[in-house]
Amino acid sequence: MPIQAPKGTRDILPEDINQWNFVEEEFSDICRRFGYNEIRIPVFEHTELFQRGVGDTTDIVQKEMYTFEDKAGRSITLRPEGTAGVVRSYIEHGMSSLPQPVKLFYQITAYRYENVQKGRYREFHQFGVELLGASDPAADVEVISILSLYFEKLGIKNLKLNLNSIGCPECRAEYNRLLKGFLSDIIVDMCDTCKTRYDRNPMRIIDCKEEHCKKQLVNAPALLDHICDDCSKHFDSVLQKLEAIGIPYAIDKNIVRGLDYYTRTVFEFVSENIGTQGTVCGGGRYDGLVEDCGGPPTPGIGFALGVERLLLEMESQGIKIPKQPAPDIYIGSIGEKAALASEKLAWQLRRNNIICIKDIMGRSVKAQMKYADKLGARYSLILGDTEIETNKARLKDMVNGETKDISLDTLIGRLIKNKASEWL
RNA sequence: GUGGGUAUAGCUCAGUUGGUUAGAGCGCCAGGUUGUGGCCCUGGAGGUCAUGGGUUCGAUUCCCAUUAUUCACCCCA
Repeated sequence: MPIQAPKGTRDILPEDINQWNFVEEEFSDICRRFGYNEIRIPVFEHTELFQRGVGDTTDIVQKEMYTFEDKAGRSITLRPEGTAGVVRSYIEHGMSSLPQPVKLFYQITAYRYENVQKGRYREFHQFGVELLGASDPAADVEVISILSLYFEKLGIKNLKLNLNSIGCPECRAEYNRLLKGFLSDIIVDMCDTCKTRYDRNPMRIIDCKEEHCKKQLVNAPALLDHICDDCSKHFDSVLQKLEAIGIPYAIDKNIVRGLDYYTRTVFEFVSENIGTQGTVCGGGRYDGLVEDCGGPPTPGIGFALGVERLLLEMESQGIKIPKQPAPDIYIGSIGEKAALASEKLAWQLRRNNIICIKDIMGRSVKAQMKYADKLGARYSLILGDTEIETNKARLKDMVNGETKDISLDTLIGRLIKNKASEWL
């Protein structure tokens, strides 16, 4: 059997590339409008970065990383997400001494060893933003509003914004004590994962999907009801500012996020029509992450958007994406002399930004015309002995079939000076 | 890691109640008078019917395994 692309990876073919170019360019555009600059980070990092940054107790680190030893025995991991790498770069390049805040965006692939399903692949694409050095609620709102504007520009409707606050380490410690108190009697009756979480990260028990566990948790205290005053004020301010600019949201007390670094505000944009993996975008604040990774205490907030899911959503909403431009002109030729002339002509046109396709197969005129038609060329022109002798060629409009004889001396000037729609 | 569906040409799919040359449409290539596309007509290329075993006189068809794919669980983008 011929070699296939590895499980969970996909080719993005020329026929689809315009969709990708379109959403990429639009994203860069919006980010720059908010003052964010692009950063590019390595595909692989030291495994330790993700263990520390993403968190040892997370599913990502425990079972989903592509980890291998390089030839010098270093443990290397393909990035399962972008934030850890960006934060590493921020620290490594001393960005804390840049004017604050530091605003970054990126467009990356990420890798997770998971079983594939709709909207989930082993190699997938993320657009992300990281805003470092700003702790004010206005920062949270800025990051969310980037997404809001982006979706608006793409014409995506009805993505639901869900918000929660999971507090700071202090109020979370307080809450974990409270939760463990609540759970102490019933934990014996819950699933194995929950039992492990009871000691390592009790908060995530709230997120358990086991029916049996869920029933026991109905009356469990919600974190949002027990965050400290500062966190509470922060969250209220975020909500107030969102309302001020008219971004609708819903509070979802169950959003916990699967990554350990989140603090305070967490959010996601969810779709209901792209399968069960409906989270198009997830993000939140991570005020302790930079310090945990060995940098100065620095607040941060960001998000990652799943591009495959974004495209699924756009498709399900029937959003049209501009096609890549068709060739302006096809230049055919018959015979050696004409082939030489067509070489020169095509070269001149291409140097002047005209999309020009020429014959390089030496085929019959009929075959060349068919080809020009399939390419969707706006005009065609065939060179042969007659054209060389008379110094004239017939320019043909491929849309309506009209033709006009044009002197070869004036042809190039005519095509360069005028818009393609005015060539005839 | 777990469970279900699927696997026939580049694509979308027929088909064989197990019988020897496996089909269509689209696409691709070439022709339909000498140098002009789109419609139409003709011809051609392209498949060890996912792979490996088993049952059988005989398997693409039945059985098993493997792999891939797809959907779902867990979890996440």
